[in-house]
Amino acid sequence: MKPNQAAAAPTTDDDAAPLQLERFLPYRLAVLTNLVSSKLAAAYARQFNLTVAEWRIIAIVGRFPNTTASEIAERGALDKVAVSRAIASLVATGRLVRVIDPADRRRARLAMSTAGYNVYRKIVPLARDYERQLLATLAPEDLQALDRLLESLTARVRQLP
Amino acid sequence: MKPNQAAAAPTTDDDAAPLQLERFLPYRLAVLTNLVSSKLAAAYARQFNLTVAEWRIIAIVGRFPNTTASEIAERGALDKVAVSRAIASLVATGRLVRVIDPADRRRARLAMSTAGYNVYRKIVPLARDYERQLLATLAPEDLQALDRLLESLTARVRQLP
DNA sequence: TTGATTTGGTTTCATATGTAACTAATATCG
DNA sequence: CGATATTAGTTACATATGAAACCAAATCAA
Repeated sequence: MKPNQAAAAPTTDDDAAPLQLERFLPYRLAVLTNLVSSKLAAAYARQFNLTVAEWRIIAIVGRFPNTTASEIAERGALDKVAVSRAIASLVATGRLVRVIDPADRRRARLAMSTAGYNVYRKIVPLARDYERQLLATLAPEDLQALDRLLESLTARVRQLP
Repeated sequence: MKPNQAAAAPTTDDDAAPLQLERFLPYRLAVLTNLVSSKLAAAYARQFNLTVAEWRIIAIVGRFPNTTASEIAERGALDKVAVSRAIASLVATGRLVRVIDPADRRRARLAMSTAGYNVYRKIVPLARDYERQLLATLAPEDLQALDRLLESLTARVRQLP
């Protein structure tokens, strides 16, 4: 590759030439995602004392009440240890209630406590608002394109080794 | 909010309704980025025994020889502790050479050793190839749109609180 | 100058995280 | 049934990470 629009090199996209990190998709994604989630995480933490994993769990239990830890892990793209710890913390701070499933006593069904639900009702609009601000400068076609690209790239990366 | 295209609700995008995590941009970005970088990181680790930070440093020093740790931190979007540790490891394994800058003896200039350069020459094509595979299913217009959206979102998030 | 401040980089310490081992309950197969 | 395998979730351990303290060199200010 040649540096953006510098002098034409004899080779097209020379594999041995320096890589421009700032043009490299995995890097760009990492930078964007870190900015987005660190800012959002700071807001969760500041206002509700929640980590990202805890927030995801709140969001999932809010939408799918009486779900289980393993379902949360799946839906939240979290590993089961993270889920287990975050649930423990949410239960300890009284925002989540665990009820062992009598039909299968290995499972525990999770539901929001009143306190948890109050957090949920405040944090969801906050999250939506943050997303809205993030997307505010994009035109409707851009939103659609973004949606499509994210789907497409995510599907694609899942196929890769 | 109402589930995608279900029955029309009287309110538009009710802020108190459940959030669909799988439609929430920060979440989607996190999932995509984690997949992308964990797969790539696995490849670095498997083949070259490099962490993501180390790989970024290699990429930066390859492109900007004789740079310093703080410049790397900036260019690589890494914090200075991470940079310090990764440099130490790369120096310890003989892939990077540190020379204290005589003009300012707090600084150290970093350059690739022969071994480091050999890694560099092998890993850059690997990285490019991974990116190529990732983007292989996108049409040229999509690539352009993706580029624009990433720039735009990254600029936008930097403005946010 | 020399004392105070800033800067480049490292170390410390406390916490977060992931892998693997583990426990308990259920499911499967002879 | 009863032995074995599987699944849900937790715990232990080793490593990664980040904030803050730290050190040394350079710069600033009197």
